Amino acid sequence: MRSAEAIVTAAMGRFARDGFATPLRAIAEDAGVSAPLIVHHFGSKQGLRDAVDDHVLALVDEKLRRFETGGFAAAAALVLPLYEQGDLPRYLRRTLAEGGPASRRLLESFVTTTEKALAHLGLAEPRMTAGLLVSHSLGAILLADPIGDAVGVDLFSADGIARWAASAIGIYRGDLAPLLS
Amino acid sequence: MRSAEAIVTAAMGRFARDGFATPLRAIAEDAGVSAPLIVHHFGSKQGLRDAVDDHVLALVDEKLRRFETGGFAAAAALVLPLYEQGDLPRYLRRTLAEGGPASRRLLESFVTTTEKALAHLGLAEPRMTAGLLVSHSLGAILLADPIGDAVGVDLFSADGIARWAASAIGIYRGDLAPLLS
DNA sequence: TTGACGGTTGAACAGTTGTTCAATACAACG
DNA sequence: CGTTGTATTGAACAACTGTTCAACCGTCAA
Repeated sequence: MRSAEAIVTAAMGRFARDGFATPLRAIAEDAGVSAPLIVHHFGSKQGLRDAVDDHVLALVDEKLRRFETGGFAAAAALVLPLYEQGDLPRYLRRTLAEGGPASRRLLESFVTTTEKALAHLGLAEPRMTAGLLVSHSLGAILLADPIGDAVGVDLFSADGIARWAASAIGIYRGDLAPLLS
Repeated sequence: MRSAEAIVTAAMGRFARDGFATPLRAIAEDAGVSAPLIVHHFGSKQGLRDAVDDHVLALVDEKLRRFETGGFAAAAALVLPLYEQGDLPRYLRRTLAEGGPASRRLLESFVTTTEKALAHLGLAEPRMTAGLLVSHSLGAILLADPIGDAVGVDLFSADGIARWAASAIGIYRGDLAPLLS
């Protein structure tokens, strides 16, 4: 049964890096097994992908659970640890781009957790605001690389994170308010 | 030469809906031509994709040019017209998820345009702030469907857009500031 | 009319893909 | 020991893929 875990891990990495069109044989090689064994364990390639989705959702939920309480740091801290796992943000990016059911399960977790962190603010529409805030955080995950290029900063470096955070704080404090007619 | 345009249009739709792994034959059928003709015109499937990327970038640039000046409405108005084209936002979503060179060209346009709209605010880091704002806007494009599901609102309906905008204005005015330690 | 040429096609090819199948290794259990 | 079952594999298959090739069609110049 150990090989099943190795397969899921290898599949997550390959899907994240090369997309879901990655051949089963490549995943099998990474996991040190044969392609038919994957079908034997997961029924089909789609079955494997479902298993990887479950695994990723569990990973995210575990990380989210640490930030159910707490202040605004939740929104930032919610994003940063995701970067530490090399393959996780890339897999999320691909999942969200497809927009399938896994994408919906994922967002449900994020929005609900964020809504709890916003509960004591007395907002008019806490869930809508939570959705907006999640789209901000995940948008940063999805676009960190090309935006870093455009801005000319490595957003993964300490300096990049600090400046990114400073600008974010400015925005959430109202720096852009003069633009609102 | 008319068929080349039909091919690009069909390819954009297919790529947007089914991903870049869509077979050439499917695109050919949509365009009402044969698969070899696509290779004849664009050299290869990759050549076709490059042509579609160019086409999409031109579309986006044209839309962006209308909002180079103007206030905060730029950020909102920047997003909304993209929705009207059925395939465009989906194509952007797939492009951004891949993170290739097309993704970089795209973000460069967005960030530069947004930076101009922010110029007169006297921000400490206008380009970084512009990057952040772009990630907010595009994050909304990328995640509108699953977030709408999570929030329980159709973000494409008039009601959904109005409530989304109201929450966004609240955030940019500082509703979340109490959370900043 | 003849010739040339770009647009277009059906047929075919070689490579890749997910999946099936029969067979092997191997552990657990009686 | 034998046997039962699970994990695992190489070989093979049918379907699909991007691409090539020779041929056809139309137009337009000479």
